[in-house]
Amino acid sequence: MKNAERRSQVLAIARDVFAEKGYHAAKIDDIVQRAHIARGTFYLYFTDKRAVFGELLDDLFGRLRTAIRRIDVTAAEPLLDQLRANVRRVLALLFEERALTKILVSDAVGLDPDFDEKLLAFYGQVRAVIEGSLAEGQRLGLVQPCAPELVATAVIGSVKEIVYQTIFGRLQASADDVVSALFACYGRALLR
Amino acid sequence: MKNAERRSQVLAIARDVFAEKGYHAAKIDDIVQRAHIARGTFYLYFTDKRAVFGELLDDLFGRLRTAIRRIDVTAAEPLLDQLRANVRRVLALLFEERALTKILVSDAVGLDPDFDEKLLAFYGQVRAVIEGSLAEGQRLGLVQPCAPELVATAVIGSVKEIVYQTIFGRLQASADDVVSALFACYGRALLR
Amino acid sequence: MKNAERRSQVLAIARDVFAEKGYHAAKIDDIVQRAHIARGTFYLYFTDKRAVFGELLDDLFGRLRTAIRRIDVTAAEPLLDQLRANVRRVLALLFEERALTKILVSDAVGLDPDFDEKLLAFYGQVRAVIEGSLAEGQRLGLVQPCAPELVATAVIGSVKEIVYQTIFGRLQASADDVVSALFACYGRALLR
Amino acid sequence: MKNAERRSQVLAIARDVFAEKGYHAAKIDDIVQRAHIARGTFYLYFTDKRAVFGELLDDLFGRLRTAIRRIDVTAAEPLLDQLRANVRRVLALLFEERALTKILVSDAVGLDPDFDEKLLAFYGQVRAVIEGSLAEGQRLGLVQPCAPELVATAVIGSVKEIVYQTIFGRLQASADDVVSALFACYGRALLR
DNA sequence: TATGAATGAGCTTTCATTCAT
DNA sequence: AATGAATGAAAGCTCATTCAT
Repeated sequence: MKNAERRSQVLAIARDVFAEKGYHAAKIDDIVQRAHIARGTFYLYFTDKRAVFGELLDDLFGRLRTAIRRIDVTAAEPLLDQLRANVRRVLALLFEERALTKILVSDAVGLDPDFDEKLLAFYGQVRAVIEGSLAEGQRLGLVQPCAPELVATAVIGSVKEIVYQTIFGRLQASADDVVSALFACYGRALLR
Repeated sequence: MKNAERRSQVLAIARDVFAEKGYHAAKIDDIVQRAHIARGTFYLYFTDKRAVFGELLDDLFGRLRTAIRRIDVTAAEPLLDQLRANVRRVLALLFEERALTKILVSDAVGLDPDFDEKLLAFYGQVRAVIEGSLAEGQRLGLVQPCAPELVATAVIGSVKEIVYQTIFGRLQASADDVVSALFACYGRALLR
Repeated sequence: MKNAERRSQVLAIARDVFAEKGYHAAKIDDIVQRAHIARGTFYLYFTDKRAVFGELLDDLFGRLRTAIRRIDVTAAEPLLDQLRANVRRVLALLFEERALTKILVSDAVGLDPDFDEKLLAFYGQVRAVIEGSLAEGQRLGLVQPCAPELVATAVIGSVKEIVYQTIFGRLQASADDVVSALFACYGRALLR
Repeated sequence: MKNAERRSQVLAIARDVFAEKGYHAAKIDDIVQRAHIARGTFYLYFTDKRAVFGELLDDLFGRLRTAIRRIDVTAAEPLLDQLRANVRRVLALLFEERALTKILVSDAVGLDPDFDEKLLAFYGQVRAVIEGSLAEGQRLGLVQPCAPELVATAVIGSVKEIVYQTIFGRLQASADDVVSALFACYGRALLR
């Protein structure tokens, strides 16, 4: 097995272990045992435990960033469809990557100041995108007057909570259900 | 210092230490040093670290439960005002109890299965109240058709995220701002 | 309740607690709780935990010393009857004082060098008495030639082991059974 | 140093430390310092302190079981010689393994219910062997009528006490002295 | 590149004892 | 005489990380 392959194998196993046990309860031993490698080998691929976790998080952040596209008012595609597609892509990714999502909404929270910062930075970026879209919409007269930073935060929180409750089995909802519900709330309220 | 006094002193200090450092980084030593008591004294009042944390959480949960009142359709007070008062009480409590709120939205998440369960149970109760209100409203023709469990979850998520961002200084908003924004979204969208 | 009364009440409770849990597992708390006194009160009557244990042991040693009487060859009572009476008194005492006996044969062993010394000193005294009787008997031509120190030790060990096994429920035997068995062995073997 | 080697090195050192200080006074630190290993290394080879002790005890039990052989009435070797050989093997083992013997007769007693059980189980097995031999001897008319369970217990106690007193320096006796003395008592008394 | 034995700082918890009231 | 809150030394154990092979 070549280097990169082994690396991503360990990464995938670490992801599952973190998701199952949580960051602190997950031991390096759990990971290396499941990966059938020696303890020392782990440190050939990663500098330390935090680094693996950070990498997993960054990976998800990257893919989420790709999924979230700024609304293009000049594009042919109707704005609402663009929005819907955005939410669908995000939810599809999160529902598909259960382990990573669990890590994101549960383990990474309050882990330590650096990770808190990482999370806040990511959510800040997402918020900026949503705020930008809202501001653009208001400029074009498509969106009702509102406090964009609060609405954007509320939207993020809604998605997070729905995903969180779904991940922990307290909510059964398909991506489409969620899209519909979110549009029932925010669409109706915000669009003119 | 008498028993109950010392107990709540330690509790308050533990709360601050947890809020500042996070559950795992907070050491019993940090707590006792700041309280100017011996390490053993801590264990006189609490069985262990988890127990203090659990108590702090339960305390906040209790106060939040008190703050959240089921909408009474038979009351003289207009329903919207009842809603607004609910949200205001919750936000006032959370904004006032910064340390506890930090613990709630950050440290308690993903701490361990028991605390996860505790959180989920609490949010489940709150969701039940909101769902109940929505269902009641729909029965009375006051609320648009919608998926109550998703909308209720979205509302909780919105509040959580706004509080979270505020606590971490990424958002500046008064309780009133938040109430307005939430009503702008959910009020407009849900009420007929 | 007057001083001495309270003292012996605590002593009796300590004895039971030691017997039930063993020296190390027995906590001062167990004793004071059962005695319905405060922790500090315990230290008004005893200097420390070891002291209570030592006192219990000394008490039993004292009573055993009283029970064991040197064989008096000048007395009217037949020597064999004197012997039998000795063993019976010892066994009666031990079987009656189960808790103290448990402490003696189990908890006190290997507790620490001081207690080891205490035990060895006591057994040494008993051995001296038995050795003395054997030597006397040999002088009078009543006892077969034998190694008195080994035989005396063997006798002590026999009694200890029978008592030990009885205390722990592995042996059911009355004092009389034991007396008979011991005489079957040692009597037959040693007496001319 | 390879795995098994290191393990038995630590085991031997633990044995000596237990024998010198007694189980409770023996600290993990004492063991690792003497072994020139880090504290964590100890836990690489043993789950905890109790486990090492248990292993030492089991080791001695195993060797004692090997030393004690059931009397074979059909064998060419005279029964008395078989008996003598048994006692000699046991004593030789115990006198040779001073540290382990000290642990057996002193530290393991009253350590905790599990170890008490272990001891009682072992002595129970030994007693069963002796009782069996006595019963067999009675059937063949070689042994006087007696209470086998009491006599067997007495024999065990005799050996234990002699060994105990020897280990603690209160008795000077070679294995042969002991064999002679025991046969002087039990042989003369029991054999026809 | 891979191993896994070794490390040791660092943590929580216990409990006999003290002492101000 | 009695209390019980406070003490703090002391110990067992964990586990991320290192490094000689």
